[in-house]
Amino acid sequence: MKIYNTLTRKEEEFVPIKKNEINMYVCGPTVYDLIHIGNARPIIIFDCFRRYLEYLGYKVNYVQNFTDVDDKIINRANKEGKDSKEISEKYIKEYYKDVENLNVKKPTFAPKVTEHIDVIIKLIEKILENKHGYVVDGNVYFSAASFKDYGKLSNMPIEELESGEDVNSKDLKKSKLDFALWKAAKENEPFWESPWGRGRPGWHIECSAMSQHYLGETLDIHCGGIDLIFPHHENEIAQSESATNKKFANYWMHNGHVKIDGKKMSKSLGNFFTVREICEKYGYEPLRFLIVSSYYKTPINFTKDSLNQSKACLQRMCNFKKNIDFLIEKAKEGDEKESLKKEIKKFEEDFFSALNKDFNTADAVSNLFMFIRFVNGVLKQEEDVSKAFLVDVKEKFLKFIEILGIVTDKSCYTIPEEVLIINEKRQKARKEKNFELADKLREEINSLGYIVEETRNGTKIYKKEK
RNA sequence: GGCGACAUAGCCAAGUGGUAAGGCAUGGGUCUGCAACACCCUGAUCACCAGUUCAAAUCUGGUUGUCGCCUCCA
Repeated sequence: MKIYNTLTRKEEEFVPIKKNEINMYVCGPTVYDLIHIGNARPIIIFDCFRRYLEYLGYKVNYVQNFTDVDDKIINRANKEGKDSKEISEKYIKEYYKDVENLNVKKPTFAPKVTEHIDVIIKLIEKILENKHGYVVDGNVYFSAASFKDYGKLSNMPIEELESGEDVNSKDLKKSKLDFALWKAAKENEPFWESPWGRGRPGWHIECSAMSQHYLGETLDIHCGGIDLIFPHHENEIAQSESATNKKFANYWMHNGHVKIDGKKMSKSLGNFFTVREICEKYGYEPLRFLIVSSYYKTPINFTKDSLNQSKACLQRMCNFKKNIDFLIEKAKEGDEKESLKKEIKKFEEDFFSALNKDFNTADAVSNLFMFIRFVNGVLKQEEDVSKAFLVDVKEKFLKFIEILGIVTDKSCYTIPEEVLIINEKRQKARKEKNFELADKLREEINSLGYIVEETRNGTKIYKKEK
């Protein structure tokens, strides 16, 4: 499998540190509000990536943090006259609601900063011990100049950055590129005791500390949004490597942005849609589909139209799935034709080869459509398809959608007795060519939330999608 | 200003040297009591210019445009 590594700016063969186990870390949300659809992208695409790695047989240790102490949380808390813990806990709950609906698997660990202050302090002490930081009035800063590899991830020209004007001149740091590891407590802020006095951790240190705590000194893969490369990820490398003297992460994967009207969507610009508001209107599945059906590195331009397209695509997949399920029950036993078996196998190979090329889910999804079209064509042409063929198709299809996390199994339901009785009446009416009544009864079934269709193999009833 | 990304049909979106995948939408057809599903057919020379090559969307140089990072941000 090849992965594009931001660190080397090349596509590389992926080789995990341990043979059967992969440690990956994804930067999680700052919980001061509902997540927006830009936040949803890394959450969904790296969940997908994780599913694939697990499918390949790896044990994946997946860590995603919660930043639950931060200026924005504190501001919001003060504004609403609440405790910042109240705010963060509330939005962590809301986060889980969204993410579950988006069919995202729970991380192996989802650590909160406030529960790892001790780990963070220890790491800062180590950095100071190794002479990569300094203390000023209860603040601890990292000295960027002391770390010779500073800039290796982002490829930023360090001297130039250093000489530029400092926007935050009120800071007590010695150089513009230095950054806070520990911030001394101000009024109305949550604080913890530390060797440098009361305060709270800086933003970057949490990821270094918690990833190391749960996954060890060197990660296999570190993921996040492209905008985090500088300074966040650059700083993570600096902190971690100057504490351990070991490589922090072997592979770096960065997802592209979700744009709105061609502009970056972000909380700070205020041009964002929350996952909640979009998905309550369009459903959660189309959003996931939209994200999965683009290559993770390219920007997505988000429009209502693209969501509707996703919805239509999903509908096609749902129809396919239901149809296969329906046919399997009716099919006669029999062997699968060799030629068909071969074709199906080919689709499977193509699907996986797309994922192996830097996790190109867009290509994989296309393949899935080609697979569907092929199978539908076979079903159209051949009167009696063997059960073995259908089972083979179903097995492959389920594998594909499970990895991508799309077309979730809402179709596992029983049709209520009430609906079946109406349908019986309807079939009777049809036989008697009383189509007016038949149509009326169909309406009735419809209003109960079910759809009835006539196919050449009989009547099909299924639940209406939201 | 520095660093970087992108530019493919109405829309979404693959393709990094051999002559444009796939999806949505549109239009035409087949199937069907109707409807729905499905199937078949239907479209672009790849921002522009120059160059390298037998051969370029794909490499090189330039132009234009859009966007991102350099400040919190997925």
